[in-house]
Amino acid sequence: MKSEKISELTTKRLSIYLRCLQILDRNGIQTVSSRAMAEQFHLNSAQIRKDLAYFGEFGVRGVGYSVSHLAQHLTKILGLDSRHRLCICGAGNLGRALAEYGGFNSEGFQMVALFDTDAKKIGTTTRTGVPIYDIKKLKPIVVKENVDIAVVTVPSEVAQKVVDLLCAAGIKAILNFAPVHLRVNSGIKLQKVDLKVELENLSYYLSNPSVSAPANLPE
Amino acid sequence: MKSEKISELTTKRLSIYLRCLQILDRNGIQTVSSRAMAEQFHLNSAQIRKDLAYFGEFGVRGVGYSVSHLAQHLTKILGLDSRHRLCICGAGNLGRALAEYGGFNSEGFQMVALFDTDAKKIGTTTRTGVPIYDIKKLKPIVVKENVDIAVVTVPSEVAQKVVDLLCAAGIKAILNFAPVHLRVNSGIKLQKVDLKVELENLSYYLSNPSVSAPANLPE
DNA sequence: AATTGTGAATTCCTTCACAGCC
DNA sequence: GGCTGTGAAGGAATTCACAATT
Repeated sequence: MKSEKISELTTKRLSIYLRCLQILDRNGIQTVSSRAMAEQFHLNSAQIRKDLAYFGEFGVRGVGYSVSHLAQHLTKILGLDSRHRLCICGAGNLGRALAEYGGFNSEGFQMVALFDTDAKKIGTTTRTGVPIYDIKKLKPIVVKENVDIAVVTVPSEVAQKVVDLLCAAGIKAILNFAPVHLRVNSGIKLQKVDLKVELENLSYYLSNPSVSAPANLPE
Repeated sequence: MKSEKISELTTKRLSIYLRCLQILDRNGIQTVSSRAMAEQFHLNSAQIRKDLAYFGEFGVRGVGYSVSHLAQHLTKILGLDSRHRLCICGAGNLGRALAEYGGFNSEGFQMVALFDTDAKKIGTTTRTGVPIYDIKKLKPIVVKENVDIAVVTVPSEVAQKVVDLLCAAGIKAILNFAPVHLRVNSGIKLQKVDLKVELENLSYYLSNPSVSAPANLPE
């Protein structure tokens, strides 16, 4: 285990590796080499080895990696051994959909609350039973429900205000869908998903077919 | 205008710049320097200049950039001057939400069709009037409706099959939300959004607070 | 023989710093 | 004087290639 700082590109790939290992495990594969994994899932074997090596020596030379042991290690490294409780701020289309989205209600994650300002929504629940609260109640509910990750799906204009509330409520990790730059206190991790940028990037490639589709890259 | 190939990091930033310029324009600002823009929106001024320089000389030395002219240029470069027509494959929670999502129904983009296999959904429309078709009709409707970008929100197990259909229907750009690696014919641009990886990355930072939140980086 | 873990080489991206221009 | 456009420098991420290990 090194003490260098580890790139986010590396930690995001760990998630991918874990997902691959889970598939191998379901298929009854017990041992896998970096090469076999790279070939099956369109990854790079040297990169797999290097990424893993930041966190320890999990392989056996001449043999490969134990699928289940490596999966356990990655689960631990990614903090997925303890359950995380999520809330979403903004009960619009996107917020409600994400509240019910499988990926946000799977191993390791549980959606426990939505927040909004719309009186018509407050007091109701989503189809799957997630309660919608007044955002004024954010702090007490975050504390009571032990929420540690927040997802922001409010309009850009109010996103900074909401993030300030989240910081004040003690949230340490935020996933933001609003297309604005947000400031957070140090010690708080802010991650961004910008769907419009992704779409416009596709538009760019449609208009510039000469450079289009530079081969099919790994994950 | 250079003929080097341009990184996706650069083209994605063009979207950000365009968004910033639109804000400046709405505020009545007519001219902006790379420095002023960098400060206001938490960007890097050298990077703005370098990114723009790949596409032409849009600035005036000693003065800066004309907000409206630069916005026009970026709109053109990103292919947002001609309208794009979108479809979504998979009318589950996420698919339906994205169909109604503002970012996918704004300047330059129009959502025209959803596809699914569920007989109960086929023939109905979303709240906002987007029709849901049988995925068997994909090709004729893509052709008739002039769809050029597809969004994939089907379960992982069937995503490759759906992408094959999209390729066969002549779609040239795909935004994939399914957490699998997908193969596409060359000449087709595939972009990926992996919400689970984003969440797990937050989980990693929560478990490793020593490295947490390495300052508040630009967009 | 096979595969890991890792320095070295390479490629890619960002930032600096300044000549050139308004 | 102020700002752009850009070559050069610096830094980061990926890939190569091989010694070490089973």
